[in-house]
Amino acid sequence: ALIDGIKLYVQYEDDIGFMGFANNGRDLLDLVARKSPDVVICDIRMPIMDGIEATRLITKNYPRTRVIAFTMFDQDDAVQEMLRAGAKGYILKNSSLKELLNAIRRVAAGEEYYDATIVPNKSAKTTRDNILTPRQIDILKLVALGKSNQEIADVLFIGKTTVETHRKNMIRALNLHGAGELLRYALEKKYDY
Amino acid sequence: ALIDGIKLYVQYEDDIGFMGFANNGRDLLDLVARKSPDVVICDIRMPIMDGIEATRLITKNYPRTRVIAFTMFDQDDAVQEMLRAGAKGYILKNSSLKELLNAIRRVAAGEEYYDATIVPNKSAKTTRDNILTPRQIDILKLVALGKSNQEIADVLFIGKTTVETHRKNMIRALNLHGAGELLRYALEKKYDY
DNA sequence: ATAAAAATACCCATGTTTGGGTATTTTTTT
DNA sequence: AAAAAAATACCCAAACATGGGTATTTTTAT
Repeated sequence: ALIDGIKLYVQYEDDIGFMGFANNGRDLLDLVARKSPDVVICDIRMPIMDGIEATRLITKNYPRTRVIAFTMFDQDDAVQEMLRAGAKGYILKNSSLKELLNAIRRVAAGEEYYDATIVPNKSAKTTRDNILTPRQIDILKLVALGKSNQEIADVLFIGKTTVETHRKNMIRALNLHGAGELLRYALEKKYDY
Repeated sequence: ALIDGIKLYVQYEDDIGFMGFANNGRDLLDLVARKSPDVVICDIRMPIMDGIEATRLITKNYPRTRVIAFTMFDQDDAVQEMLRAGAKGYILKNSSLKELLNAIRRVAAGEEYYDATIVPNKSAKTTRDNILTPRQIDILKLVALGKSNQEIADVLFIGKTTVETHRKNMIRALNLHGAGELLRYALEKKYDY
């Protein structure tokens, strides 16, 4: 779905060729081995082998291939891991396709590219890190299990309305929209155990 | 959270020792390398390296260590992959702790153990496979992105009520409870892209 | 000790999801 | 061509979540 949009868009650019896509880290490594692309756009969250591990292996074994990290949310620690794993750029899924092209060209040219909406300065980054309180994280862990506010309240022996407040505050703090996005965020943030 | 319950429960059994736990596949492999446990209870869904890959590596490199697959949902294809990867048993997260002890003892003794609620015969298994229709899977993919019924309706150019119907039918067909569990199921089923 | 931050819990109106239906049209299979 | 399955869409009431508040208590930091 998302990849189709990227493929369509990228195909009209004659300096960029679409070489294929993979649904998981293992297939991605196979693809990189076969096609030796200049640039790989790599989702952080993938089945079989996640984007961080895949990026590590790609930059180690195929140094000519550069990796751009691609994710749903602006999650600082995962970004840091991707950069440590060797990613040369970072864009969000709600970045525009123009921005994507920009990122591909810059990174292909040996530069680095980071989504303008994030990492503008260090202070903003550190704020982003401890954006959730310990208690909110407790609740997020249960959100990650697919539990409702009432169920979470029962587990933690607090009122249902308290859980609602925490959930609301988290949604606001993270700039999300709806329960679904919060759950996805929780899972992407690895609160899922 | 879940692991604490298991640890507590298992500690009272004097033929079973708790040797530690890992939050991701990489740490799990380290742990297995250091402790050489008889049995590993391995979640299918894990960050860094998923349970299938971890199981493959464990059974390959540490043949004395036996793996029991552990997951939230009865998802036939993932189970098959775990068994192909070398798992010797399979239990659900809503299996009782008694059943867990049973599984550990059986598998430690060299037997195999499969949750009684599943895999009773092949016919039931194959039914479970194509339990969702193609259209339902279309919708589940969007559910996996955290989208609401209205948003899904907009993307697919169908009515909101139609999406609601599909969602309801899926929840019923899969024996789930609530939007959260459906989203978790979608992600665990790897509809997340 | 005092101020700030976090956790607790509720009010309200609005909107969404659930779970129980029914019903029509389209597609696929026999 | 007829039967079965899938997709479409709606009704209804109950439950749940959102987003806007406010307010009290508890914990942490200064």
